[in-house]
Amino acid sequence: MARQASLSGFTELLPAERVVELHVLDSLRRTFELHGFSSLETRAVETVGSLLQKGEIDKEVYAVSRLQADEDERGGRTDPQQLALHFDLTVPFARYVVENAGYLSFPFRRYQIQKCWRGERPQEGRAREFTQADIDVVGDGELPFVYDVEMALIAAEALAALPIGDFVIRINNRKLAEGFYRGLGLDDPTAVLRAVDKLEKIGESGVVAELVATAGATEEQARAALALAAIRTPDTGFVEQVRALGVEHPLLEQGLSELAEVIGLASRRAPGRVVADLSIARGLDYYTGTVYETVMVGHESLGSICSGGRYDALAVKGDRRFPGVGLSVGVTRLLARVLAQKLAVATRPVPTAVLVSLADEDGWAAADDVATGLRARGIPTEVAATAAKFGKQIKYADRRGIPFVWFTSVDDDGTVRHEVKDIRSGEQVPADPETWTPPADDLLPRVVPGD
RNA sequence: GUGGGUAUAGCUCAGUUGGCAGAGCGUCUGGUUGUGGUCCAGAAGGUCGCGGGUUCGACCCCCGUUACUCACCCCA
Repeated sequence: MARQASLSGFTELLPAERVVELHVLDSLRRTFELHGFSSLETRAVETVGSLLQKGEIDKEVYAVSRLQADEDERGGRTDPQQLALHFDLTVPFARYVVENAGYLSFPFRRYQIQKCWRGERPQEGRAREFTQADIDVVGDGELPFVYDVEMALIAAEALAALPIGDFVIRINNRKLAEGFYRGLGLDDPTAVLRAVDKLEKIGESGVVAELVATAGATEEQARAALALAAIRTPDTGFVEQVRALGVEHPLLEQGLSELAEVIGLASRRAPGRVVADLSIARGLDYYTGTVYETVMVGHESLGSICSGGRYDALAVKGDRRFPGVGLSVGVTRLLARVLAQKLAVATRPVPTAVLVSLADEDGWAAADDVATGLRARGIPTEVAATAAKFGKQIKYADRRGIPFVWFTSVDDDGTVRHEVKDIRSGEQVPADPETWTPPADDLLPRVVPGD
């Protein structure tokens, strides 16, 4: 039998790892629902036409077609009706909002946790099939700016509940950056941002060279752009620092005041978690204001684990506009690091808390009665399949991390005696199947800090 | 898409100019006639990624191919 090779970028976890993943997903869901977000799921496929805005062919998108589809049904890569797997959740959500606008109440708050697919070369933290956990608030025509603040706070709260250690949400504002560049006389903010974004990788001189080459900047303009990107403050101190650079533009002023509001309010609620970082260039495509990016402290090379921002017109229906602000948590990415470095581990890979042992082959029904009594009180229990030697039954439990083994025996006078053994300590005590309960810590698998 | 590395037991890996396919860990059995973990003894487990070539003979050398992996690009 030929071994089925693993597929690069399509990760499959072991049971103990899945416990950690479920913990992350449950935790995110809890936080999102605490903040009043409705759950939503959209289909896995969209048409290429709705996925790719400008009709350009994106090689990262996986196309979907029936194996037996004939040539013309299969369409071409240029056919906008061709089906494809979504590569994020924002675009499908925008389509959903437009389609269901009549049934939704705005501002509409939703969270969405689903798989996404991109055909990129995989690396740690970058898979071809991955899970994103998105939250967005979408308005009809208008969306109050305070949601930009709320997003940062929800992100801080959601991430703080995950076993990922310390993190920092870096926030910038695209109006600020674009206004600054225009005030400098640079007319291609996108190219400038793209170059500045590489600062950590290629260094200052590299960025200057790229700005001169691709953004039509003079060396002086490039230096000024770098000076802006160097600004990083945990409070609203960045405003003075930007003003000190002496550039003026209406868009810059608007960006400064927006970012100051986000940072001011967010740093009060979540001190140390947010920072104004004017080098953040995330979201070039559709973000128009606030942009967020989040790194795990000590794991900066992993990249952002939670990104998003404000968009003014992602969804448009006739002359109705649906502006929004949202965030994506990269569940697969952060989980990759958590699992690889054992930042958190499961206490056991199976739900089972108790294995009811079997003394003889006729005893299964009676053992199952014990198990049923335990399960009725919420205690995950399984029954041994054979009356193997007790040593083997204990070993079975030990290998799976099942903490307790239940023994039932019948005395000469017919008295039935129940005992439960904690196989970690070896302690074995009399127990009543109707009332015995394991310690709270042992009831279900838990996720605890690793080494 | 571009460039490097790797591919041998379930896992981690050795394998001598080219001469019988190996170790540790894990698994199973027994020592141990009904309570595991230690210890001892034994066993099972292989298309040496795949295809071709050179050779008396290939895990080893050559060509091709596929997969995995790291980096670049880009992004969650």
